[in-house]
Amino acid sequence: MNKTFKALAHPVRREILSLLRDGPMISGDIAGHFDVAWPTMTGHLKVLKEAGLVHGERFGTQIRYRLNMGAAEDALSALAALFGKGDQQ
Amino acid sequence: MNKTFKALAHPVRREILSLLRDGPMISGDIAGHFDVAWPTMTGHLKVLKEAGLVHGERFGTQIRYRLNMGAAEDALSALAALFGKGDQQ
DNA sequence: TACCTAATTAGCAAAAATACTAATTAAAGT
DNA sequence: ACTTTAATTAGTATTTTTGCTAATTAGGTA
Repeated sequence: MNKTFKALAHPVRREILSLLRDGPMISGDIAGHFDVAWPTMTGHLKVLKEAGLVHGERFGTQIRYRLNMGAAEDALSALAALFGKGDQQ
Repeated sequence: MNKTFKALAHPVRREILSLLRDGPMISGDIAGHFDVAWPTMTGHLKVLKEAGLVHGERFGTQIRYRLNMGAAEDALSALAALFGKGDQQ
């Protein structure tokens, strides 16, 4: 779960997740939403991927990223547990 | 909200929150739960305080820290919003 | 094969986070 | 005033994160 919280610690990565909320996106389109170089975006996507928060699937020359809802729910309940919400002890 | 997620990115700081879940604690007692030097712990508490997640109140020579539930709830719903949970748009 | 677009990897420099020791402040008791 | 306990601030070194440019890989097409 440490990788997950580390991944959430950067504003660009959180905004990527927010973009993917509305459906899968091509890497290039994601990069187009931010004022950063493409390799920088690849790096952020890699962090999110290694945290399990997103999943990338290749379609021809491009790669489509989608939000991994399972991991998102896990992160949410981990945070809730931290504050004692949801289940006691 | 950036400070909040940054604050949550360190395992020791998350464990501090988890400790405070069960009630307020003195700084020294918190430090005693971890294998770190006291100034290091002061630093972690400062990060949590500046994110609004905890609040410290002095009682004589010691300082009692407590979880700020309001900020905790805010963090929780910010994360939920990121994933599209809770309210749409 | 050559070429083009999409995306990644490699390598590096700058910035931020982490954690330590030593010194200092704060409050209270003697 | 002096001492003691509790905690913080100052200063520094190490590690991690971030973000760039240049080079490379992957896949599709002429």
